Amino acid sequence: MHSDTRDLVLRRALERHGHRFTEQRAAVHRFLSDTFIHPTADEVFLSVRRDIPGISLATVYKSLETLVGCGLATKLSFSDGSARYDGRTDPHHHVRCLECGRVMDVPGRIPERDLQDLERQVSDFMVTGYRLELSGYCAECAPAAPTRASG
Amino acid sequence: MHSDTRDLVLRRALERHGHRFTEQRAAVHRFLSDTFIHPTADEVFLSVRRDIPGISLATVYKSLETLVGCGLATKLSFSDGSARYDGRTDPHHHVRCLECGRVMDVPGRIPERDLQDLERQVSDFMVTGYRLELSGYCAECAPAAPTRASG
DNA sequence: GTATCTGCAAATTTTTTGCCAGTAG
DNA sequence: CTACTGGCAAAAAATTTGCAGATAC
Repeated sequence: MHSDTRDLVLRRALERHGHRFTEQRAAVHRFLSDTFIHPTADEVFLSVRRDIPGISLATVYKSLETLVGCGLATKLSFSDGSARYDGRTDPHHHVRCLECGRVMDVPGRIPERDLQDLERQVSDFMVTGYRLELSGYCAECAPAAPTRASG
Repeated sequence: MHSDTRDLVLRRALERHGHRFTEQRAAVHRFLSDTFIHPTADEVFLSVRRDIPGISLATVYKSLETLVGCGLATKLSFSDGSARYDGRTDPHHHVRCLECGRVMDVPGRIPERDLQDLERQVSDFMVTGYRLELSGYCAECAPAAPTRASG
């Protein structure tokens, strides 16, 4: 996707939510939709700072929050306690390496029917979303990993 | 389960991991296995303090960490960023209320077969565990909830 | 022109750590 | 006895906030 097109998408989403289009938000948005590393706020800051040297960490936090509010990003809290951001907002799963912390997308999804089965089990609860996180060891860390771990 | 029995379980787990049995760890362990509220570290502290008035928050953090290390508790990081502890260590799912933050267990589980399907999709990854979190609105908050939310 | 936004620094919140006395084994 | 612990307070890490000048529209 061309950068101008994405900026237009961002502009529209921002306007729809009563926010203004700014260079900082655009840079954060562009970085998030370019990367697959599911960065922490600090990682976003360090990268975006290459485009906008004067940007502050606080602004990155605010921009990320704005993007999440506009539905252009997702905030993910992983089992290791790390908060990370994802430029994808479609329902998809993640897998996290217990050794190096890397997070990747899982191509497939669990069948809708299984979710409906679960929803039925919590009938007194109105289920509106879900999140599935696999954990284990990535190709690079697997050799050093214990034969069998749980978590 | 009688409290003495649980203390014995704790004692054995601690010894197996080279740790000592202490009043503080026992109180944290007892509270965790008694409750269903999936408390934060601070909530554990506030409750355990009723049994051991002199206990400190730092000790609660240390005890929780020890219990997790011994496999007697699980640390859960939820999508709202809150870190919570669960006395259950068997694989099970959670549902969290977007309004009040309450977390409950889900009785059922997704079929093992579906997980295996997912594992196959990340063939370069050794999957050792997973975590599924439903979100929505609990019975008390549902009336005030938006007609349809996403997250 | 004006309400919103940024950058900065300070404030909060959450979690971790160092140290010494206390205690389990 | 002696190493492991707990309590305290301080530190560190993560995130949020107040404010004044800058900027989108």
